[in-house]
Amino acid sequence: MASGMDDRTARVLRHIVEDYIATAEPVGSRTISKKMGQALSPATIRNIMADLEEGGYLAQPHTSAGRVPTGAGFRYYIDHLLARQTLARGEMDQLHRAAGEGNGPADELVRQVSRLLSNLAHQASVVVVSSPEQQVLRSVSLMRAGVERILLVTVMRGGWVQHRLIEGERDLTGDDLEKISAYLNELAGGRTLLQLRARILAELGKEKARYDRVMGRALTMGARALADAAPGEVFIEGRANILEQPEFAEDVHRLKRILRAFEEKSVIFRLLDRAMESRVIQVSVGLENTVEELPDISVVASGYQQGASSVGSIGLIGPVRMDYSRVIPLVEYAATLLTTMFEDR
Amino acid sequence: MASGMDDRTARVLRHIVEDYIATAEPVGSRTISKKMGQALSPATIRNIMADLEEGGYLAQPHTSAGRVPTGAGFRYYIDHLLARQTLARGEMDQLHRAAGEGNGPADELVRQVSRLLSNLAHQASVVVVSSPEQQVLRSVSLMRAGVERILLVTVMRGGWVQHRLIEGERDLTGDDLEKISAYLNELAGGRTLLQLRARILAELGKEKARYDRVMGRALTMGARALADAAPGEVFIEGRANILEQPEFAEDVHRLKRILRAFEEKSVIFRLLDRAMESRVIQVSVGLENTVEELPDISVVASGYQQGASSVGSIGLIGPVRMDYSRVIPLVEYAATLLTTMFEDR
DNA sequence: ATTAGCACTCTCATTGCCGGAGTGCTAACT
DNA sequence: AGTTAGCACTCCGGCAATGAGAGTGCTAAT
Repeated sequence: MASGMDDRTARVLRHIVEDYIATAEPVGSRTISKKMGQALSPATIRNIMADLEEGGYLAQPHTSAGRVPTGAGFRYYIDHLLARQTLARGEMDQLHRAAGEGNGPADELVRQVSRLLSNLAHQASVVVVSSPEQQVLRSVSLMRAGVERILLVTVMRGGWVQHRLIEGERDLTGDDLEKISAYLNELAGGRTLLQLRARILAELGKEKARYDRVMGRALTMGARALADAAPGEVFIEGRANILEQPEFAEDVHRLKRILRAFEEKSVIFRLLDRAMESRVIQVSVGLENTVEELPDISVVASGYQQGASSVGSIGLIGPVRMDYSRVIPLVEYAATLLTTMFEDR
Repeated sequence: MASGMDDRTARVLRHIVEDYIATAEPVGSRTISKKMGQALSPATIRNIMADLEEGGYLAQPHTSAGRVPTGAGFRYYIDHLLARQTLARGEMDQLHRAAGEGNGPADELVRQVSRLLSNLAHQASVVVVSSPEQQVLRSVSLMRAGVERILLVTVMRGGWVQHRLIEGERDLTGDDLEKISAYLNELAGGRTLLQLRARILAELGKEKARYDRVMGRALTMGARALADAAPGEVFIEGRANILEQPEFAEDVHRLKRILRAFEEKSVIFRLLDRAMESRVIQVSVGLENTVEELPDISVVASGYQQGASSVGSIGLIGPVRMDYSRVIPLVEYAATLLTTMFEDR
């Protein structure tokens, strides 16, 4: 049945979904009949609706309310019926400008784009940056950060900056630091974080490390600082937009669940990680996402790349009843924008 | 009248405020009479209540509801009647542990403490970090961040790290960068950001800068990177807690206003800047805060110091009906904790 | 196969009607 | 003179009854 939905039935489904997206109300047979130019009478529509309900695409909140698309209904709509809108020139320009303003380090860029995306879509926007473990280092530097503290700063290709503190190193002079930095830089060049760590451990095993003070020191400090994997990052913008959606605004419980989820990095990661691996846009409707606590939200997200490797994903989080025809192109555009921005970094 | 409130009246006010804090419901004369051990009959309490209402400390939502404290009522309570609770040993320990876990750069520390504070208080917690302009530099470093990009990293006393990108510098070798870094470090040592900027401009004027390539380059780059003032930062944790408060959970509009406010750094700054200058805890009740969009919230905040100078403030944002007797000591403790943590950084 | 017609169902807003909580006032009491 | 019992009064919130409206499913006619 799923693939074999006849044309007319599909058109009815499409109208129902679109009307529901626009109004957030159950939609009745009369409305659809009118919308389709009276070609079919309400009674006919009702028959079709009954079929669709049987097929699992529609549901009735109660007898004698209109119909509401189910998760499967939305799914079918997205996969087969969706007519993407093209972005307005102005919206693209705005996104470009936002990307241009994010001229600080990478996180600024990402935050600006995310913020604008959330404004344009009227949804909460999320960007995740995967753990930089697999990313290629551009340079590292050690800096004095306190009497007993050294800061290790790492810059990745693409412009991501990280710092980690190393505690309890008091006897190093500025000169030492420079030398150690230089040596580490040499080791790091062109390697990923993961590779660098391995390399450091390898070097530590070698004879030479035991005799050369600077080198030995560099290696042990490097090993300590990089001991545990760098976590990824999450940026959320436009949280307030979820209150714009009646389905959330009216239900404090849902709202609470979502806001709590926003406070847990790991949840957001789980929500978006499917999109990360893929280059094409991913839409999870309701139960399709892997986070049980949030069975009633949709995620529209797409990975963005840095050269050949995926570094993260950008997306929107909102109610199942989202305007996908508009939101999908938006997210897609934002993702490719990020990809191109990172290209020449 | 304000200062001349007689003892008995004050006690009644105190009970009303406390009961209201606990229940979020208007409180009636019977309740108070019982609470005070029947020493006074409801009728007497009613008389006193009428006086308090006349004095502006109480209000009635409607005839024949109980009374609700006004802003002035809360103010009086906070200033004269409040009996601070002492923190539980366990809570202090938790805060210390949170501070200990924040062993990365300063922002991690602050985030952890803020997060726990919000949990303990069941309110949203906010930390602002003032612009680092007045803070003393510990070290600076230039790092390659792209073909045409250099990253200037600055570490402040206290462990705050900042970066700024300098665009379009392609011809510098790693060696050059090191030299320039070293020179800038020399200039920066012990100065505030503000002073450093002035110093750079002064040096730029001197003869020597024109001849020494490294020096000249260092100065122009420094000047460019530091051209505009570094912004402060805002960390917000526990947003979901505001939904725990019935006064917000029930009113979507208020909720929206608050969430929107949370998305604007500048608003949060205005909300907390009074606390920043002062070493003692500040409480603004309702209209007392300077942000017109948020007339119905309270802010309990305290500055924290770094040596002699204030570097920011930490506080809670919630409904006017907050449990001040508990929340004030909590914020105070968190602030001094931050202050001591920053002492040895 | 489609549709007009109709009976039926369910929701939602409106109305009217208590009961309860709480007040303000007055008159009696200490 | 301050306190209190008593009482009439007000207002809210919940509940049931009602009716309009929207929408359905079924049947019979086209």
